[in-house]
Amino acid sequence: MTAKSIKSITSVPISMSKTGKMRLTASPDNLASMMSRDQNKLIHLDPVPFFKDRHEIKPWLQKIFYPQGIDIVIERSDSGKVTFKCRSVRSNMRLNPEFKSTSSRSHACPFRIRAAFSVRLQKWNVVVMNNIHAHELRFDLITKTDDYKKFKETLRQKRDEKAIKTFDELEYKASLNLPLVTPIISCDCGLTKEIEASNNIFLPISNPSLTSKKSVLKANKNSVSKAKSKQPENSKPGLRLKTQLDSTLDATGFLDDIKVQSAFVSTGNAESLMDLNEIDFTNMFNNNSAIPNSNQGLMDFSVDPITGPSSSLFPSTPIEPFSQNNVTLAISESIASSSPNFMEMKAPYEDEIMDLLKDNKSNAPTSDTDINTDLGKDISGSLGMLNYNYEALLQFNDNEFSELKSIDPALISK
Amino acid sequence: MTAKSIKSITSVPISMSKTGKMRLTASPDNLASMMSRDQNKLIHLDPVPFFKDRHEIKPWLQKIFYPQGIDIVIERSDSGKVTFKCRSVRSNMRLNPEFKSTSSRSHACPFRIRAAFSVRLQKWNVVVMNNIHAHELRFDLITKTDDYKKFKETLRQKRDEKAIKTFDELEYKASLNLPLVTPIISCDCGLTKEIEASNNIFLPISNPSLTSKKSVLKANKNSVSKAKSKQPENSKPGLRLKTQLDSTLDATGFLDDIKVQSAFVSTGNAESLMDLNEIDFTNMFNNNSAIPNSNQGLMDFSVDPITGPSSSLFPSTPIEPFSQNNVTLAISESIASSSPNFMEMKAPYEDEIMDLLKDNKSNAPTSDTDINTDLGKDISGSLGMLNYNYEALLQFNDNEFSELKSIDPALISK
DNA sequence: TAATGGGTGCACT
DNA sequence: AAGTGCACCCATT
Ligand SMILES: [Zn+2]
Ligand SMILES: [Zn+2]
Repeated sequence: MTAKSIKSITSVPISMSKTGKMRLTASPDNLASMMSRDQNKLIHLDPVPFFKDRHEIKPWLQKIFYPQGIDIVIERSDSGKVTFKCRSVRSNMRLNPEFKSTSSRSHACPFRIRAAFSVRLQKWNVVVMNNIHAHELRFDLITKTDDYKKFKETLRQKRDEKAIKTFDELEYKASLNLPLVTPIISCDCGLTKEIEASNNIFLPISNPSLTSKKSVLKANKNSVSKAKSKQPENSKPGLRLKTQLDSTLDATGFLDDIKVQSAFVSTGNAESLMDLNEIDFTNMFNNNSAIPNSNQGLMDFSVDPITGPSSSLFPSTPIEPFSQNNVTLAISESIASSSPNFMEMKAPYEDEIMDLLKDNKSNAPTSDTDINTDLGKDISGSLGMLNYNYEALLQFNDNEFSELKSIDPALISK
Repeated sequence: MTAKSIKSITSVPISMSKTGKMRLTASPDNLASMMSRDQNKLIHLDPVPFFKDRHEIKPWLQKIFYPQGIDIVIERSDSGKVTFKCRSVRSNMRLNPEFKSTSSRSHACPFRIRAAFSVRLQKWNVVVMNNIHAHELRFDLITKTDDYKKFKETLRQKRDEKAIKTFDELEYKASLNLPLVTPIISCDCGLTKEIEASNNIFLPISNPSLTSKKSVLKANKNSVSKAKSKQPENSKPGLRLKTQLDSTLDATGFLDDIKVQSAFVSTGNAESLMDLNEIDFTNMFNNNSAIPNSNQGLMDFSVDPITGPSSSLFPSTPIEPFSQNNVTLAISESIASSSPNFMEMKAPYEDEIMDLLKDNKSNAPTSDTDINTDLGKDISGSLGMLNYNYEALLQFNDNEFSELKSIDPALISK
């Protein structure tokens, strides 16, 4: 069983190496194929609490993704599956006659979160797909939405004091126009201990204390999230993917540098404090000195603008409202070779990225939240699945966490 | 008041003549503009019963449009407006890789029905827009849907015996593979008496007896619905609009002849009789000899394949599943000139027609079911609104009709 | 709720 | 012809 799971993982670099060379000679056709493959990296959210029904999933995810400036909505749901995506921005861009072609139901952002209930495991699997965005991530704008206010109200009803304090702090920063640095999800994926422990159900290495006082959202600005590069000499040159759309867009929208997406507060008027009147800010910054790097090196929540061979600062006030984002994707290599790549991806504008993803869907591996379901297919080998230890961004309620630990280990190991 | 309404109507030919010449010299740009203008003819359904709430509208419309092979669903609704469209066909065409570009939420068929509540008139106005279809009209397939079965069950619960009998008859024909000729809505629009009577609220000229025994769905196959052509010598040559898409489609999908859309039964197996077990077919065809031409000449429900200068029969078994449809549109001219045109339109394939309509949305008149709300804008002048007396296709329940007549005439004439 | 992908009705905003 | 959030579906394997 363990060997089989390792085999499925080790098939990743094989497929990568088989097709990597061909795709590096990017024709317009396999260019799209490359983007599709490389953006389909799946990131498992691992400690998932027990949900009595699917409607408990969205608030739980909001606790994780709101601080990153990601406002999720349900794209599709049924009793056994919920797919989330970014809320469609109601921008005045749509009123621009030049953008009439991007008509209704434009699939602007490819970011997806898929939650699927596994009957066999009796748990919900949550996977982040297409971890890239075609828009800015603005927590300050999120705080003005009704959904966020309802979310906050729900936190108060649940007496989730830690989450309330965390979000109050974020709102406070936003209201003061302080730069809110919320790193994109990215992870170092050794895929070692976890896989053997749980057979593709990636258990966390770290067991954060339930009474931890550290502020989970304070990130060290002076270090970067890096994947372990055990064999850097084997690294291929960084892939720079551009589409034909580039020429039609403002060239300033593209940068050649690795950049971690940040959210900047734009409005600092009194309205931003509207819902904070009843909040006690007395001890707002008393407990935020600890840096959450105690997760045993699995992941660093930090930002470093200087990462790639050529670097520059992203303009803080981009002219293009939907300026392109560069994100760093850590590609999971096999356990055997252990040579992760750093992919420098460029997000094409708006629908283009969706079209590219869709055009190559037949070639791209299908996402699978339970990758060992069909052992003969070896599907997981081409998934490039990443294990994202998100716990530094989220503090569970105590009851949620105890429910999580109550899952029968026999079910997990089966 | 009467003068003002007439003025708004007479502005139609003015705009037609002003732009008609330019558009006849069709460049690819104004070609789309022409299609948009000419397909935006609005058809008022006039005697509209009183609806306690919006959910009563759809069953009422289904009684009208099911027999025509049109399966409507709600596209959008709120308390004051309901927009209907054709049900999206769940065709395997979408699985064809060549049609992947027509992705999700493709607005295949432009046909729309808009119901909007007029606060001033305290009634629901119902308007048919884009009276053209990008698909076949198949009553036999409709009878197999759950929605139709629910519709029939609702009729039984309402004891609407006339409608039950009518639909039983249609189902019976379909089950026997009999050709089911259901004419597309089209109408002769004199726009004379009605307008003066009700100021853009087109009252019916005919007052069909509530106890009429004639079968409303029996159409004379040997005569055609013709718009009065008082000045045929002024007629422009028939416009034949084609898009660039033509070359990529099967040429057999296009015909050069005016054709009234018909629905043909394809399956005549026992399953088609599934819901007819408890139906008494004893007098099925006893009352269908009368031709419903007693509506004082306002409209003929009849089909004539020979209408245009060059005519041929539409193939009963088209090879292309979504073969193009030619429909005859009677364009409303002014009262003064009274020179209606016959437009021979070609329906482009699938989304193409939608794109053409959309591209010219800014030039096209906006739909407004209460066209006199803003008298200064003279919107109705460019609507080319048609008055469709649909009563030959529908028998009201007695209570519905009495409710209709209970509307305060003062409100109507205001 | 086999797992997993997607279509689309339709009412909320 | 509001755009879209959400859920009831269906399809394939
Ligand atoms: Zn996004
Ligand atoms: Zn249609």
